[in-house]
Amino acid sequence: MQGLRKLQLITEAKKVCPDVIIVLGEDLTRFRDASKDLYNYLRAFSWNNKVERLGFDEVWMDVTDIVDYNLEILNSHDLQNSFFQISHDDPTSGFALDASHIAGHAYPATSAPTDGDADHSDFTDSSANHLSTRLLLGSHLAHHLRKQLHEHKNYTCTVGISISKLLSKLVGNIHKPNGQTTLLPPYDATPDQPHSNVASFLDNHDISAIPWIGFKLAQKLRAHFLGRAADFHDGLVYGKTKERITVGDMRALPDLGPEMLERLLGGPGLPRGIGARVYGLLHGIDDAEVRQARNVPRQISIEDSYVRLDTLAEVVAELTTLSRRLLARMQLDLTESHDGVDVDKRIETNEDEAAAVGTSSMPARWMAKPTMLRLTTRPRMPLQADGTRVRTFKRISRSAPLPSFTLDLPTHLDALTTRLVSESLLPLFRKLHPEKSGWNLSLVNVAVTEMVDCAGDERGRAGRDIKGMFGRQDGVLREFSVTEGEGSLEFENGSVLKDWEEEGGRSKQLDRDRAVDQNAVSEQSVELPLKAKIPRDEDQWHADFDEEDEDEGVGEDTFRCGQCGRTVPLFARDAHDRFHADGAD
DNA sequence: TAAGTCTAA
DNA sequence: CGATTTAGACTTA
Repeated sequence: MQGLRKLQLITEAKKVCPDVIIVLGEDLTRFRDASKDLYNYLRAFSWNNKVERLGFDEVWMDVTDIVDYNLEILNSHDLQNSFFQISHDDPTSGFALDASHIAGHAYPATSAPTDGDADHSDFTDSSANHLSTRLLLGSHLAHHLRKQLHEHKNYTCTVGISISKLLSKLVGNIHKPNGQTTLLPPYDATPDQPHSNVASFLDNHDISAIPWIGFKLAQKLRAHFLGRAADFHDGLVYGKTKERITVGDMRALPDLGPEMLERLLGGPGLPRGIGARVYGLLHGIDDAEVRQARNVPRQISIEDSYVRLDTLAEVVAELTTLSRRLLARMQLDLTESHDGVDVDKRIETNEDEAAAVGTSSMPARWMAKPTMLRLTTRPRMPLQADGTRVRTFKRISRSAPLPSFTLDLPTHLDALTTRLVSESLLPLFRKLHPEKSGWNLSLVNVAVTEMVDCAGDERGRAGRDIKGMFGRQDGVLREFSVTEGEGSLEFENGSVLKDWEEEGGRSKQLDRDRAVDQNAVSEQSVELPLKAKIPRDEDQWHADFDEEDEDEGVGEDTFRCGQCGRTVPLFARDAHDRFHADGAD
């Protein structure tokens, strides 16, 4: 690694690495496919379908229901030989666990997490809502999922386990790229323990490390703390402050409160109640629900940026390219064949995209139809009198109903594209830029929005069995990362995209980056790392995998239940008996 | 409904 | 001189 960073200027990149190969444009298809595959794999483990994706490489899972169920069947008299039931209606499917110990790492760090000797006896207490035990169960579930992900998909990942999206995400940052961390209680301050683990964990974070406190909010908070405008790096590097203000700094302010923050942060375009929201975040409180998994996105957009785009011919050409890609994405992401298989699954099995899109023998139907079309541009400001240019990143947009011919699947994509450009996009463009010429665009985006679910689709598609729908596609990439909660299970990144993420102004270097052609890394060629297949080092992985690698699931020794006739592994016998005792089928 | 703001990876 | 690509939640008018 020679200091190449995400979003680096090409001139800078060439300075630090003269041999860098710049590839213009990018193709995120393989990232998108891998992301969807892993997401669907994880989704199949969920009972309540609360599985929320953030970007390509992070997932939250709310596993409260699974954990609560397993808390009930837990035998507190024989914690070492416990059984975790992973499937809601099959008491025999699951894994053995030692519930006298947490799985993986903890925050604050306890004695050696991997040697099995760490004493977590406090986890067996019978305090209020069994928080410790629930977190412990969450840690074992996370460990199981990570192991499954590795065995079946050949991905490693990082997980954080806590009670909210906020805390699971933050604590999941700790043991990258292949570890898990549970945020230990106490979560609340007590007279006995005035500093909860949540407070001590949060207080060292820079405020912009807190999810949902982005650049704008952070600058306002800093300005309030400093009593003056917060300085930041001018020019190209967007979103970098020069001031470090921590959560602890803010919390120490005597006047800090939800109302004060509402006045400080609120304003046009900002959500109401933002003051209370940020106040909560700074105190480790986050009530946001993990959202239910969706099978179609709410919007699809395609954009490209340009050095200069100022003739109508160029604009027409670019609109054509962009809208063709958009229509293809619509067909890919919003349709399924009549046998209920998504188009991308058909592509996988047909190996022929052209055959799968539009002309497949099994005709596709829409799961959801977009109803609006939006055209966005980013004009560059005209030259000032003094020859300088006002820098602006502002986008402007116009929208119109999406004509329904775009949803006609038998029609050839090129025909749809031509018609969409001439009948919808060019009119929108003229509305956006009434001048005959003189505009000069640095970006064009075409989007479809306002999806309407198609009848026959919403009938419980959320609950549809997606297990088994996903066959191959293993071993394409390496990484993902898992995060979990008591609570909320979060799967967090650690993926290739993230490897080059910049942190605190320097680039993070992970061991496996060495396997990648160092000259081939630039922000314009994010797909390159994918091509460098990282050899999987099983031993190292297990060493990293912070604990015993006993066989899980159904072992050799089983017994047949007299009551239900099911075959159950011996270690699960106690749990199974309790299953019946609890009045299950 | 339309256009814009902010946040995220 | 340069300037990412998408997606989602939410606001005001």
